[in-house]
Amino acid sequence: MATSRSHRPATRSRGIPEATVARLPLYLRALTTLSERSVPTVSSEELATAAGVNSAKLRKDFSYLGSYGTRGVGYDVEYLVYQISRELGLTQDWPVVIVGIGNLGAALANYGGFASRGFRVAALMDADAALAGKLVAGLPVRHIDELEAIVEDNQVSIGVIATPAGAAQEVCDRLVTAGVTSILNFAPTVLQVPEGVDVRKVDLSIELQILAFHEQRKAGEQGQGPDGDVPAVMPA
Amino acid sequence: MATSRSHRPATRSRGIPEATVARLPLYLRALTTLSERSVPTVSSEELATAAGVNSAKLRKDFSYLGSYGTRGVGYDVEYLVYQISRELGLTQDWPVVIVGIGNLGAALANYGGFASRGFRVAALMDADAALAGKLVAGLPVRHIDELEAIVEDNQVSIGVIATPAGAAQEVCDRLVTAGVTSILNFAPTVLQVPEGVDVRKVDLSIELQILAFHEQRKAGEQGQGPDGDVPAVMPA
DNA sequence: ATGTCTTTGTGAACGCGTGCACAAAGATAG
DNA sequence: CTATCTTTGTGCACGCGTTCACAAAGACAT
Repeated sequence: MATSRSHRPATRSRGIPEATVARLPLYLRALTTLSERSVPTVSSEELATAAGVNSAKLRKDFSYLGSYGTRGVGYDVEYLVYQISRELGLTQDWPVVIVGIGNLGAALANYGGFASRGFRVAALMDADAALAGKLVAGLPVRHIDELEAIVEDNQVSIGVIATPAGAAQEVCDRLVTAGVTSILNFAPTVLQVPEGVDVRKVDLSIELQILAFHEQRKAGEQGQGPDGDVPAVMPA
Repeated sequence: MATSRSHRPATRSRGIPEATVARLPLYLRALTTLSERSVPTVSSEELATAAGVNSAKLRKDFSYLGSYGTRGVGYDVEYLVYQISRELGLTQDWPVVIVGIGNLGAALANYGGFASRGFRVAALMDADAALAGKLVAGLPVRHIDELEAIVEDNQVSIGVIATPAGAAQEVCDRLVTAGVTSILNFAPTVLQVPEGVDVRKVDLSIELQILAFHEQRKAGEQGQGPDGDVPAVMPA
């Protein structure tokens, strides 16, 4: 699909559905893999399978970005990688700070997926003074007191909180005050933030509990009376 | 959220909506906190605030469980803790195996939220023989070859994959074959599983990319020079 | 008992996301 | 140029989830 000039300048009415945005990274990953294998084009069917969604959904998702496919052929891999990257804002540099360098924080710092997508770890921070200066993933741990200066100096707009639950809200407040407007929270707490600040949370415990629910349901369904429900006792 | 069940009723007529199930752990956490403070009852308004949702949604969620509130008063904290725990299946013991004891696996093993909710780490496993026997979070790392035996001996039905992406599918296959029917996947890959197996994925990279999208949008909305900062045309 | 006040539980309306199914668009062959 | 074949892009219908708004239920005071 040689770049023809029939592409419109994206007349999208200012808004890609949230559900679509959440899937774009998935498509991007699948496309990157194809790109590395030098696959030139891919059909919606193939790409959908690789991304674990159905093809109609994928086509509709792409339709929000514009008409980037060629009927009878499919999508140009390289071109789509570029379009999605741009749409997600990955063509620019995003400095990130990670606060709380325990097991989890260290894991995040070492995670390769960071750098590969325009995310740059600007600093690792911890409240424990004993950690200061120690190298983690090649970066020195800085003391939390430097937070404000680091955020400002590096123009950090994304913060990752990997502290214990008790410290999360305070760290969050300081990040927001310093200028951070997007937060990825790994601490098991609900964070209060002012209007305009985005928070996404990753909560291991919640995921496990959801699995447990379905697991219980599966166990209860087989060989169970028409009543269906599992136990049902009442405490005092 | 990532419940990967494609074609199916998804929610039972007798069942609880998936969206509600995903919020129950949130309520449970807030209720547990109240319980520790010996608060006897709580209104939907208060609890909703603590859990970060709106009160109408909370009441509707609880209505799927039954009528556990008292009009004019609110909900009995202890009773609700019990009901939600039971509904989620947390009143029973869930043995869990963690595969891949790198930075992330170790972080998960050390995570306290595990044990506190009926989840018991039955074993830590890694493909690296050099790790075998090493203590992590008080448990010895076992070699991956023991996977099948461990799953069977401990009646494990939930597996956590914290391996590199390349190893995830193979580990997943082995877990499923051995009898695991719920998987929590931290590896950045789409896992293929047979019907009846639930997979939930936690993907740091995806969360960051979603934040970047919104961050970009925020940056583009304000100021916005005559040149229209954000989007763009294609690279001719 | 009666009235007032608080808070739940839910019917109904609405909006978003999903999946079907097909027409339109382009490639390709004759 | 015409016919055929492939695959996109999308109109439409449907179902899930959210929110509103209020009647019903109970607590509490008099």
